[in-house]
Amino acid sequence: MLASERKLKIIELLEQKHSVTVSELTALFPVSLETVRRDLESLEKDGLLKRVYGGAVSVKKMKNYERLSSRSSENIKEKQLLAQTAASLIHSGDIIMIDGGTTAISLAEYISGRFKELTVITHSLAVFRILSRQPDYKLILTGGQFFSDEEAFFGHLAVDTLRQLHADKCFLMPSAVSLHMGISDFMEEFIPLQRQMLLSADKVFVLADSSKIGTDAMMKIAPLDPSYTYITDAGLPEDIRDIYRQHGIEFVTE
Amino acid sequence: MLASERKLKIIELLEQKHSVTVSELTALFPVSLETVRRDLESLEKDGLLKRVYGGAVSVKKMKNYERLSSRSSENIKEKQLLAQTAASLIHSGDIIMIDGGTTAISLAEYISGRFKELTVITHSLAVFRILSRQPDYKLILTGGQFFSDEEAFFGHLAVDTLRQLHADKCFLMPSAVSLHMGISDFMEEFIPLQRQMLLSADKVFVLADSSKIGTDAMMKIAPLDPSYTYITDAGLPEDIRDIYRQHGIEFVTE
DNA sequence: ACAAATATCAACGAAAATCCACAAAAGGAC
DNA sequence: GTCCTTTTGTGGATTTTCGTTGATATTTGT
Repeated sequence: MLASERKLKIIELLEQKHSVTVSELTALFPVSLETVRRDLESLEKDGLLKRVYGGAVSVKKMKNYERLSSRSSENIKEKQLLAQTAASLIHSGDIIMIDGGTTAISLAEYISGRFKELTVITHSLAVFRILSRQPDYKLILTGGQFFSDEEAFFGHLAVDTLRQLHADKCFLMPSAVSLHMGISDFMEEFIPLQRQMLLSADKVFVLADSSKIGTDAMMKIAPLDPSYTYITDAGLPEDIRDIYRQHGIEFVTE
Repeated sequence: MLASERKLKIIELLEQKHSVTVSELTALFPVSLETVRRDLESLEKDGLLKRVYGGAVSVKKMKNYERLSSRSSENIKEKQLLAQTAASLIHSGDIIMIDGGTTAISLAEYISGRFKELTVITHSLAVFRILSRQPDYKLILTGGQFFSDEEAFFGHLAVDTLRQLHADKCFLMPSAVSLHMGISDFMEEFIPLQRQMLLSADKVFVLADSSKIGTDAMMKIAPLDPSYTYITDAGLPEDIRDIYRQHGIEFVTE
């Protein structure tokens, strides 16, 4: 049996089962444990799987895991609803900017394929990757220095790129929204970027699920601006909405 | 038994089994191991199969594999040698710029993991992806508009980003190099980028396999500059090297 | 927190496959 | 027949793969 034949088989197996063990593979092929490990090592170098103790898992599975384990694994449902509401404000042919983070990923996934034509500007590699499957979308990645934990670009290079661009709409996904601190975030790396997004777009949409409303993060992005559109989910009580309403801030929920 | 008859049979076999071994084929035909290898070699040159250690696999299977791993297999030998030579000119801690294209992918693959510390600037998403597996490398993607066929970014946004950067070394992979036209390329989208690379780096390395030397492409990038370092493979005849040498251009081969 | 069980890693050597240069054989043209 | 070209086989050096071993690291059960 050829070495490459083995590797091909391993990939096929992973597509079905999402994970394999070394011992399982040694039973399947007439080779030693070390050889299987070397196969997995080479496949990992090609980015076709992720090695774990005792075997390997498919990259897709791993990406999922990382996303879930990182933070706010819960409200996938809410995020999808948020995304749906936000997407209803987009029209085919729009030029839009999308922020980074897990909410942004939900939005990108929801958008993908639902519009015929779209120009999307983003600093999130994850968002970019999702939308790059749509050949008719025009994609602009800001570039800059890469922050691998967040799968996004940052730094003055990214900001400068945004500064040269203009969008019809921008979708901001901050960590927190409150009356005292306004719109804020925990990731200082992205603050300048997010501020520039606000300047480079005609219309601003702020997406924040109800758990983020009334909380503060470390870094202030901008004050609450009544001209922005704030999108949240049904979890936000009516009395709280009223308080914001008195300050001219209206939350949209669908 | 005719040679072409053998080859036909090999292709038929591959359509059924997706992979064959050399020993299997020598048992099937009354010829030596070397002859079978030569058959496989010629079939590979025609793009009808992919040779692997111990035998060969069908292109279809292999294409699938490569699609997932984003690694090109054309002229892998030559390109790897080029990459090796180029990599010997890099030191840990360097700031380098890498062009796009398949030669760039080979270089990225070769570099990956061979240096402890590195800052890499590129407009190629493929190069970026390969090197992003190294957590200690600092990566800067130019960003800009995405050209999905080439998996690379282009446009004035990308050029502007490069303009703001500086590298110790840049590695240019043009389509053609000649005395009349200098360094040229077929992809007009990337010409401004490549020109900016030349300006933003202290030291310029031009990588071109010997088949590109003496040919012209559509778009001129820059004239041949004796201060650049030109890297090619052993396929470049000595008398041609002499002609270039008379113009102050020295080719490096390892 | 410890120890046993299990998995990984690194290094070496053997076996197998490949490559290379050259010789032998086979076929074609004259 | 000779001469020439192309194809094939051979032997030896080189490279690649793979299993073994012993040391190290990780997980698991108590």
